[in-house]
Amino acid sequence: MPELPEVETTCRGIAPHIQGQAVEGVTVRNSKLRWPVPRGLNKTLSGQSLITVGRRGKYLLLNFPQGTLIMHLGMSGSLQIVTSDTPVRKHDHVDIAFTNGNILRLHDPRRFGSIHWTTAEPLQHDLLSQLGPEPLDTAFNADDLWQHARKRKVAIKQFIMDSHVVVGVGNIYASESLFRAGIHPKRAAGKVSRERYEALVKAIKTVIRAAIKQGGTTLRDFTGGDGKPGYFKQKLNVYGRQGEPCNNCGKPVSHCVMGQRATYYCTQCQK
DNA sequence: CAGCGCCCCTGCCCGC
DNA sequence: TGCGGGCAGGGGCGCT
Repeated sequence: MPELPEVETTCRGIAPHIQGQAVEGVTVRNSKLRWPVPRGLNKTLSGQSLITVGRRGKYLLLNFPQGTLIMHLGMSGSLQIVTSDTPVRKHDHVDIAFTNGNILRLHDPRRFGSIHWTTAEPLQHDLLSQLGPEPLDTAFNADDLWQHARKRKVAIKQFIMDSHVVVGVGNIYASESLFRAGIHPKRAAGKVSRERYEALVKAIKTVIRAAIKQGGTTLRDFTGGDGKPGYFKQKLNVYGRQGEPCNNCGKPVSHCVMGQRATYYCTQCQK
């Protein structure tokens, strides 16, 4: 499910309900996520007060006095704030109960998500230390991206989806950003001009910013609602629109598979 | 070491 | 209505 905007929305949505609260207990119903849920999480977290909820890429960071709980939602994961009378559904794998009565509940049918506990500096964790810049940060800019891409033969689409290059550009936004920038997804990363990287960086920032803004509209009823992201409704130019007319030129939108991922583009508008 | 496939898993939709 | 196949918004790992 989550691309970065949804993780950001989740981060903002859960924080006010659990920040500053002490953990009462942890229930693990199924520890078999992508990696095993750390053993003894109940003992580790109980009594500790959650300081802040943060995010790095698509990893959520729950900062406690004695360490950090790192969570990834994978493809199908979601977090909800519930209470003790909320019925447990299938695939509700982990509950973190707080003393104010709120429960942070992880739901993940495909179990591609993961949970890690570290007592060290979280950004130095193996999974985080090699991550590229945040897309909305000034550190993500055309000059550095172009420099990074020099001599790289990998297709531009796979390049921008590589979390070592930039975090948070998932499959939908990769297609959408390339369309906006007029760049063909199969073009080699090293064969994209510096000028066109300007357009691409701008497009990525625009698309992600807009999606976060839309995700934000669902924040209000985050606790009561199902946490469904707003960006489903956002106007997608090419993603999932195979055969439909391009919004720019009218030519049917093309589709192919790159790196086992569906890819959508317009052969007229993207070169 | 860049560049590729593979795979973890369930749900859902489509065609027969 | 049942069943098999294909596909899904991620990303680490292992092989060449």
